[in-house]
Amino acid sequence: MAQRAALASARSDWRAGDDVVETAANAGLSRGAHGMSLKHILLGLLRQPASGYDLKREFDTSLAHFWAAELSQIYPALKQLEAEGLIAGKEAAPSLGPARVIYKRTAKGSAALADWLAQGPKRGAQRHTDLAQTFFLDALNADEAARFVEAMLAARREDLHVLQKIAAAWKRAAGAAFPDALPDDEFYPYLTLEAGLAVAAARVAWCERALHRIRKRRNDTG
Amino acid sequence: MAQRAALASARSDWRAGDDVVETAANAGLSRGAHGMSLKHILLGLLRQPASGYDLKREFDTSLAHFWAAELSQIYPALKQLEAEGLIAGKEAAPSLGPARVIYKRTAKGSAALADWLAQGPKRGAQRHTDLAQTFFLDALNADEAARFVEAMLAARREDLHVLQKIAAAWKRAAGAAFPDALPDDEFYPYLTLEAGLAVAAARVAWCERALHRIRKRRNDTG
DNA sequence: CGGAACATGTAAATAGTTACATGATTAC
DNA sequence: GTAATCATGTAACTATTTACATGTTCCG
Repeated sequence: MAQRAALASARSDWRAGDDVVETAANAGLSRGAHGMSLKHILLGLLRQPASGYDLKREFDTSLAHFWAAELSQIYPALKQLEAEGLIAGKEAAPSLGPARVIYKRTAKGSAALADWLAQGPKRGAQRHTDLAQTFFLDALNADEAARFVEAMLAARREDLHVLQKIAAAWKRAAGAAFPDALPDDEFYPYLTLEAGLAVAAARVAWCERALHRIRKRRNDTG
Repeated sequence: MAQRAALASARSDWRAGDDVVETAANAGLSRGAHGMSLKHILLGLLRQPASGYDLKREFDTSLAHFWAAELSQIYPALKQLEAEGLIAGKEAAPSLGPARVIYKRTAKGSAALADWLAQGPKRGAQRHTDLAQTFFLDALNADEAARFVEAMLAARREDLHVLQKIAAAWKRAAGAAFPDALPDDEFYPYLTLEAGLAVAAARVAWCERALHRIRKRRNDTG
């Protein structure tokens, strides 16, 4: 509705003011138990000024093990956050290259982020398609089922290797008292990487055990 | 569009014939890499005749650790599967109680299920809201962050306990050579429960480690 | 010049959740 | 009687993906 109008408006300075710090109780973006997560994540990421494109890169690298987002979802979400006064965008002077809109979090946005965290941990919806398929593997014969689990094992090993490489690079870059000496804004992201590592390793181990069971079964029966 | 018409039609016998077995290559429900999962899961569940309500109960018990679905999503999906000839519905004579529609899988539906499995394991979209929140915990002070992780640990322990109880009950019911002697249609579902158990345990252990790190940090700094 | 990466978006479709509407039966 | 459970659905909204549209700049 007002989107085209917003597009047409001048973007010469940090817009969407209202830098009023609110109490944690009702700082923007409510909706308690569900939804709204993407917008809160963008809010969190915008502690450093960034464009939609920059943020997409962050999703694909740092956040990939627990959340995914497409550009077509990110851009409208940024517009909405701006309309709500939680972030402010500024057209970057493109020395070379296409125009970029750089957003940063407002004080109101920081309050909304703190409010989200103060609500305690929220459960995310799990959609483990591969486990759903495993559930129905009796529809295949034993050989096909074993091949399915082999492919799943290979995929989970690949997941684990990717995370291990990221963790190794991080460790190399940080050196000595890693990760305990990291600054807060790197320490907590690193914790989530460890979570990804722990889960990925558990899933690899499970695939291996499942494969043994299936092979044993095949030998016992056939 | 044709939904109301379908509702109005007589439901006196197994409808939606077309019990033609197709080759695995193009058996109903295509759409390779993404989407369509819920319909395939319903197809898998319908190896035994069941109503939408029955299926919802299965999601909430057996499948809860890897997939969730609401009744408002299940009912339309069943209608679509029926329209595609992959399942067939029959009005159950309600001896006592409200009318129930019992669906069962057709041969075409079985082929579509086998086709889905033959495509190999698919990646499911992960939405770990709690890890996203953890990523931004530097927005809170050390005490608040520690309390957040304590709450997360409690929630993950609860997840683990729920799964452990289900596994224990299953083991009691099956007895001796558990789980290897289970029939296929229980063995593979049990494998997914083991996956849930492995991941839940890994997440509990990670929360504990994270909490130690945060406390150590608080002592070192404060 | 051509293709990859940069950069921002819209449109259309699919997937999923929450709220609403209805009515029977069972357990307290 | 009244609350919970059984049972089926619709409507509205929110969330997410895929496809499309456009133009630049960097590298070889």
